[in-house]
Formats: sequence, C-alpha cells, structure tokens
Amino acid sequence: MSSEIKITLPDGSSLSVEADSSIYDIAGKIGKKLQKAALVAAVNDRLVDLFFHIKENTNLKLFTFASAEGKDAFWHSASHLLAQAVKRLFPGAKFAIGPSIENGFYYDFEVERNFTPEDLEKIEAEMAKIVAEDIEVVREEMPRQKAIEYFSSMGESYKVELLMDLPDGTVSLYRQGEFVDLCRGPHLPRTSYIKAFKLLSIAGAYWRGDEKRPMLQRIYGTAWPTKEELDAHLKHLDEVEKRDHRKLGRELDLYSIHEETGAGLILWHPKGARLRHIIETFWREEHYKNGYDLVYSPHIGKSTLWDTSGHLGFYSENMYSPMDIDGQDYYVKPMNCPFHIMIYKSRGWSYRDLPLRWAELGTVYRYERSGVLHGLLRVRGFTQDDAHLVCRPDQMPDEIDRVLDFCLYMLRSFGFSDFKVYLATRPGEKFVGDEAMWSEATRALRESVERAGIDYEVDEGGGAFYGPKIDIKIKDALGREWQCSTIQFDFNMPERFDVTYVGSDGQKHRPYMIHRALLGSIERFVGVLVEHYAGRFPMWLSPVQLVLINVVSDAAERTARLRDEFAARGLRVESDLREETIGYKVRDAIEKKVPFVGVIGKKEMESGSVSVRRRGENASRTIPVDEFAALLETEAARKS
RNA sequence: GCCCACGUAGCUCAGUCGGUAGAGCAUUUGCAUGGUAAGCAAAAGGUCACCAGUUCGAUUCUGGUCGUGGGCUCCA
Repeated sequence: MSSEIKITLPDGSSLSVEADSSIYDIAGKIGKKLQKAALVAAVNDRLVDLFFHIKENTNLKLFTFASAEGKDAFWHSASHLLAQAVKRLFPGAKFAIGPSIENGFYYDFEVERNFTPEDLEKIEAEMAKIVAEDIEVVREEMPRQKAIEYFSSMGESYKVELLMDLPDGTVSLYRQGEFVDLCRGPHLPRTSYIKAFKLLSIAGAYWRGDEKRPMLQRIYGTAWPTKEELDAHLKHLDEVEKRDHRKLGRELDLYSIHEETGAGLILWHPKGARLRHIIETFWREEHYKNGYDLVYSPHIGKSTLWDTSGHLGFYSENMYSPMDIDGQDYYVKPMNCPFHIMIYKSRGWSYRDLPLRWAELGTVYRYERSGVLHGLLRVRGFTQDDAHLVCRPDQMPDEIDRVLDFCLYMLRSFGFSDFKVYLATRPGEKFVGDEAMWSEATRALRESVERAGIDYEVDEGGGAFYGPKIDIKIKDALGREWQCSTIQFDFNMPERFDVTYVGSDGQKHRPYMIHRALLGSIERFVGVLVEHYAGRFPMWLSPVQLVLINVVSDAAERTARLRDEFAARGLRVESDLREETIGYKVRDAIEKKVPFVGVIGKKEMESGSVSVRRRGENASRTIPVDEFAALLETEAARKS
C-alpha cells in the first residue's frame, strides 16, 4: 500500500524508505549510533526537526552536536528548557527572546522582581526535572493573525510585538508540555536530549537592545550533550580567566588602576612602561621607515578650535567639561585631528607636497560611561597611535594600499594573524560630503582589502557620518572582539577647516584626509597583547628577558657583574641576589614568565658559563657566557 | 547611564545570626651557604571602600556615594 521514496545522503549514497517516514526513523535505518546522535536535519537544504515526515524523494542531511547547526539547535532548545522552568516557577513572567549564542544560550524575561543567584539554582533544578520528564517537543503551525490572538490572550506582549514584525503568513510554534513559544525552530525532539547544562549569570538587557525600552532580566547558560563536555567547557572558561589581562597585569606588575586616581585611568608601572616603550619605539621607527613624519600636539585646546572642528556639536557627550584659562574655555582633547590640521594650515601646500603622512602617539581623554570601563581595553585616557594622511584624489587608492599593508605588517609583527576586517559604508541618513566622494572612497577601501587578499565583512551603514572606514578587530581571551586598527576617511574636517592645496592649475583644491590608527590605542593594544600571549611575551617584547640567580653568596658578585655585562649589550636583564634558596628564586622567575633564567654557582664561576633554563622547559643546560649572550641577542632580534 | 553581584592586610580569601577581626602568600628580622617551581622561625601589617541612618553598641542591618566584576547600550 505505502509507496517507497528515495532518500539521498550527503555522501551520494541513497536508501529507500517508506513514504511519510519521520527523519528519526530514517536515521535509525542508516545507523543506531547516528539516530541517537542526530539533533536536527536538513531536507533539500531546509532545516527541519527530526520528527519531520518525508513524503517524497529528497536529499537528507543529519546534524549532530559536532556541526554548527546541531549546536545551534541544542542551545536554542536549552533556552526553551530554561524558559519552561522559569514559567513554572514564575508564572507571571513574560517572555521576550531566547536565542543560541557562542557556546550557549540566553533568554530574556520580564519578571515582577529581579532574579537572584538563588533563583538560578532553583531554575536549574526545575530544568533538571523537565529533562527527567522527557517531554516531547512538538511543532505547530498557525496563521500569523491567529498566533497574535493566541499570545495576546496569554498576555505575552513581547511575542505579539515580534509577530507584528513578521510577514503575514504561517508562523510556527513549539510546544513542550505546558510551555509554548513562538519559534522558527528547528528543535531537538525531546527535553531529555539536554543532558548537561549550567546557568552562568543574570544580567540586565534592554528589550531589543534599545535603552529607551524596558530593561529585561537575561539569564545566560550553557549546555552540552554530556557532563564531560560541560565540565571541559567550564574548565576552559577557568583557563580563559587565567589569561585575563587584568589578572596578569597585576601579577606581572604592568599597571594599576586606583579608586583614588580615578576610574579608567591607567598607572603604568616600570615593567608596563618598559613594554610600552618597546612597542612605541618600534612604532616610531617603522613610521619613519614607511614615509611618515612624527608630530606632537598639546593636551588641551581652545573652545573655538573644537567649535570649528564640530566636536562641540557632535562629540560633546564624550568630552570633559572645559577649564577656564584667562577667561577662555579650554577642553582636554578627545582627538588629535584638529591639531594636525592646524599644523597643515600653518603654511600653504602645493600638489607636489602631497601626500603628507603625520603620525603622533597622542594621548586623548574621553568620557566613557562608568559601566563600560574594562581594564586596559576600555579606559578614559588613552594614547592613540594616530596619523592623518592628506593626499590628492589621484593618490588616494595608493595611499589606502600603503596604509593597509603597513597596518597588517604591524599587527603581524606583534604576532596577530587572527583578526576580522569590517568595511563600514555610508550611514543611511546623517552624513556629510557628496555621494560621489563616498562611493569613490568606499570603492578604494574595498578594492584595497581585496588586493590584500583578506576576508572582510561589509558593515552596511556602519560608517561614521564623516566618511567610510575599515575596522580591524582582534579577539580577546574571552572571545570578545576589540577594535584596534581603523582607517577612516574624513570628509568633514577638511571642509570645516577649509583645508586646501594648490593644484597644477593654480587653483585651490580640497585634498582627501584619512585618519588612521594601527594599534588603536596603546592601552588596549597592550591589554590584547597580554591576553594573546597569556603573559608569556616573545623575547623582543619581554620587559625582562633574563633573570640571573646566584646559588651561594660567593657567586653574588659574579652574578651582578654578568648582569651589568648583559645589560651593556642591550639585553633586559635583572639579577636576583636575595638570600633565598635557588628553588625559591627559580620559581619566582618562572611565575613572572621570564623567557630565560640563568643560574650561577661555583661550577659556572669556574667554567665561565651560565646554567640556562628556558621558559616552558624543566631542564637546564650549561652554556659559556659569550655563547649565551649571542643566543639571547639572536632571540631578541626575532619578531616572530 | 541602566540591571545584577561584589568591596575584610600589598595579593588570594576565611569570618562576625550586631559586642572594633583571622589564614596563606608577599614584607621585615633571625637562623640556614642552600644547585633549578615555595628551607625554618618570629615580628609587623586592617578606620572591615567612604558618608549618613537605626541601635547602648555597626565591619555586620538600612539608605546614599565611590569603585570593581558580568551583561545591555555606546566606543580605540
């Protein structure tokens, strides 16, 4: 009676099954193991649930937790599990959205009182109960209008709002026991699939990310197919915490922030200052090599300057209150550009003088809302590795190529290869300059990125009002992306300051101005560097490259002399002559993540050598002093 | 700025159901001359973030301020 249909699998093989079989049953025919591991499926590339019934010949692909699709469904189902538990414990709760995210999920609720950590435990327990109940998850479909009525009757105003924004037609609902949610799916077939989970945190989150709308209660969680995987993930989170630059910054004595000095203001300790000095020296040298000139500008400027630049109009909420100097208002600078423009305007320029490339490690101060401050990564006072390029239109594409190459060279020098590039285009409404300039500049940016052969994403409408830009972001230890490099066109400043050059025709012309930062800010860059290397800096960046340890007091003098000799050769060396055991001092040096530890005792004194221990190795090896110095110099000269 | 949590010695953390506090590490001193991830001992170190309120009495309870952490929004 029932006819057979042909199912084609991704490997090209096919099997014949009874028409109207569920995918779950078909999976069983392929293999029991796969049937157990499968979470969702794709039928002719459309994602569906396992209880979807196939009626005709089709392609079928099954997804387990190993795939992105499987994980997504798993975490999304976990968020429904969370929501069901919340519904049971807090019947008055209203439901907003609950998507899967990287390594987990969240769900936003509106509740009468805010959640407490104890609530989290209760909710977790209830979730475990629902898992044990092994409730079937059922997909339902209904016309949008009917769904609106249905959710209205339950008082689910957020769901109704979501439905209003959907195109008219059929929408899907997922029901598990007494709980039902508006959802596109797909979902896991039963609640028992979610074997191991943990709720991680409670946070406030604005409805639809809009701070003018209600603040909802968000619960974050993670879920895994087995307890082992959950434990492994939690352990991973622990390890990520260990490379947090705030923790390492203290342990390595790089910097501190004090309540007494002010939030978001960095105090650089000697070791951190040394690191900065290394970075900044390299930066300056490379800029001179790459056709830049360096300039310096003051920390404050008169209000008329910021008025002309437009900052008082469009950036004032980020600027600190003015100070009165001889009856005039002066502002601490939030940006360096107006000063660089004033340098430009100090004389006239010919088309033959362009391009100009002026760079400055300029320290700026910006008001950041208290809730966003974060170690070195988000501060109120920071040093931008700023530069402004002024060029003729015909030079512009070449300048973009140059600056992008330079940027990638710098990032790679510091060991970064994993970054994301975004091309931000013209915003929809508010923007300056004419469309031709925008499209020409945007095309130049795009072509340059493509020539460099790097992947990028287009951030449509994400440009500043004054010009399109390329942003390069680097990931921190917690997987958060931080913007470092930025290359931005500025159509606004040249206009406002009437920046011109004299062309071959003897007429005044408006040049292109490009604002760029390669490392972004020194503060943020150091923060990202610390996490990138987990504090184990390569030789050329290590504030201390070598610690020399004496075994007995007899060797102290010799150790101090060697320290001076190494220092004279330009190596960053410290000696530890404390009256402590050698094990104690070695341990101390290891904890400070110093690349090399050198031990000097009787034997080394007699043979003119050092017992050398490399970071990460447990064994030591005795090397003649000169050979050791040469080794250190070779390693210190290497950038990667 | 908003939501939640937190703030005890330089660091990591105990503790006090309201009667002015404790450990380990670090520091100092003494002993130990010790050979590659913590030698032994002693001492010193705290306005329990700050300011109000309640109380006979507040580090503990309440409120506010500042700061920190996780988010949201915003940004290098």
